[in-house]
Amino acid sequence: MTLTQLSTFVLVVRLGSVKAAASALGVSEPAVSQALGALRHHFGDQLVVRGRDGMTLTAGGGRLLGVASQMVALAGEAESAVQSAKGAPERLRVVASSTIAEFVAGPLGDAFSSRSGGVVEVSSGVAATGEMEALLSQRLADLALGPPMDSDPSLGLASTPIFRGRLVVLAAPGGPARGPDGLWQWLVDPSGTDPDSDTSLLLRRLGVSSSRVRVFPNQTAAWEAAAGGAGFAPAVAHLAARQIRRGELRVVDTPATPMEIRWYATTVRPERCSAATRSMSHFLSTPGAMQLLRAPGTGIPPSRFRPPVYVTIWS
Amino acid sequence: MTLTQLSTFVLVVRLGSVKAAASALGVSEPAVSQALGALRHHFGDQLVVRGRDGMTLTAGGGRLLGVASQMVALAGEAESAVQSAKGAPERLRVVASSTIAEFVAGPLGDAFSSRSGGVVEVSSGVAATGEMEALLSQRLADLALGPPMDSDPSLGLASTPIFRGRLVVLAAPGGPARGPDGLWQWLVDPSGTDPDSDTSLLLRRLGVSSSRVRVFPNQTAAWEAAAGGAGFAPAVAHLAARQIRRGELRVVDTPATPMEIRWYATTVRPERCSAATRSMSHFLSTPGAMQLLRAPGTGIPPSRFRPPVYVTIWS
DNA sequence: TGTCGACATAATTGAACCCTTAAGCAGCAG
DNA sequence: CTGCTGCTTAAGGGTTCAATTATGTCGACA
Repeated sequence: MTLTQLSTFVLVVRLGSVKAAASALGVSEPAVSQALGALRHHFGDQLVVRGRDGMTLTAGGGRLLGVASQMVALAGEAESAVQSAKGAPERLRVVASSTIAEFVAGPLGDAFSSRSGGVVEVSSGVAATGEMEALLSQRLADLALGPPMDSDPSLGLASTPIFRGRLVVLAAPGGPARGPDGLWQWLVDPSGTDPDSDTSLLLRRLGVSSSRVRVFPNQTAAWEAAAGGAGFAPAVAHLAARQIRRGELRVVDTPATPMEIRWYATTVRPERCSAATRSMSHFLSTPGAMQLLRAPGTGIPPSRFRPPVYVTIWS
Repeated sequence: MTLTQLSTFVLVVRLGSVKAAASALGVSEPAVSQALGALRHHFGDQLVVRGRDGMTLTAGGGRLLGVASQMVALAGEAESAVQSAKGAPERLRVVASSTIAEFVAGPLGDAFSSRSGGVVEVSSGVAATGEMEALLSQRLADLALGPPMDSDPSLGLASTPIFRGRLVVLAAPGGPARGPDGLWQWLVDPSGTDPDSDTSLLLRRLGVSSSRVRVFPNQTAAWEAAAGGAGFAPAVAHLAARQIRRGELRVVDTPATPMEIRWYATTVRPERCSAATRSMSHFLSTPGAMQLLRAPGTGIPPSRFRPPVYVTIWS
């Protein structure tokens, strides 16, 4: 399997014919056909077959196409990435659990970025706890915010605590209504589906069965629903302070709350990560960062804003 | 530049030494060193240099590392992707603007998935309008939800209308407060930073300068802030029906609203996309889908929930 | 200053890659 | 049936890759 083979495969699919791909590449037809043949042999799949109008993909070919076109695109990017490294701001990639990403990763990144004078650019994304270790060790991310990570010492990760807070349960002041099946509903953000998250831990301690859990795309939406009386919503206390102060939500006592939680910043070992990563990791333990963690803004000026997610890898 | 070269480069960085990488690969030291040399020559950059303890990355090497480790990971995935295509459910990748992704992409995907009897699996992600065409034509996504796309006929994309609605402006019932600089604040979701989105169009028509716009990570959070009196928030009318009915927000009259908007489903030309994609595209124009678009649930059962984003490409 | 560990650089060989021309096959219009 | 189009296979050659052994070079350290 070669990059050129993959790229001719992609081109054949894109153009719908071997002939067109050959002429586009400025080579003979057999050259293209042979590259295809090599891939077919390698994968043990026809990948593309002659169809009514042009070449059409097999199921396996469809899967390969997604992967292959990404690899080709990345190959092209590699050149420019290295070239543009001269003089370009360094990029720091932060992954966080959905709750942290929603409320604090952005402001923290912006604060660090502006404090560095613009030589560092921070972007953040969402990942499940179990994926963070892999992302860090594969250098797909520079810094992870969430639970501590030390399951596998050979990965060489180092976690430092950056925050202590309290997880509470919220509900509408009038009390929540029962769900359609007569049971209470629990309203959580996506971290509720992450078995290693604090939210999941809380739900387990309370003995909540998963059939009574509704997952919202973000924490704010879950609170919104809770304020409307749809059920109980777990929350990090200070993040919902405004909603509580305004009387939209109130704290409900449960046997498991308030539950103490801790957030950590994790990187690969300091000696093996970039200076910027070390610097941000250090910044996160300073009072300035602590202040942002405790009272983050609820909005981010658009000039600094970068959507947390750009292109997803589905394959 | 070869995949094996890239993978040895990644290994050298990961292990911190040429020697260790050589022994891990079961080859001689020069073999590794030579692969490194080829990359160095190709990119015109040292990539890794001998440092105090182990090999350390140059700026360019850092950039390459991110790209390279993805390519290596994808190469590994390619094999299993093709193999697992036999008998595995087909995957449909939907990209949508942030507003649509937040409220309707999930329910639509789930509805189609269950209607197909589980042979199709739908996952959704967020993208800017300008990126959707490229994502579709590069087959990084199968279906895009948002504005129509026909800028470049050679890409072979086809859009069909699926929804008509009204964009309105919301504010707290008591009227919003002025911002710290004495001006009104406009509270938007990330699509406010997408120059081709309906939200941006509305802001332009109203002559709102970007300094008065605050971008929130999602639409619900923006409405939350608006309900607290932080400013004006654009919204697709029916999506905010609940908040309006509960009296948390009210519709504000402006010269540009209500503004008629249209959402489209875009795919590559029917004859060149998979049957599942065609089928979903057709489903989106049925009354059942229309009903979901008009009154989507606010939460998704966790069994069906898949986080919209998995791993981001930063490079 | 000499030595040692570790990386870089020859010089070489076998294999793989990539292209070419020539020929073989399927499907389809007339 | 014939001819045409378009994909595939076969055979051959130039180029690059990947691995080896041997040798050079750089930095740390006593």
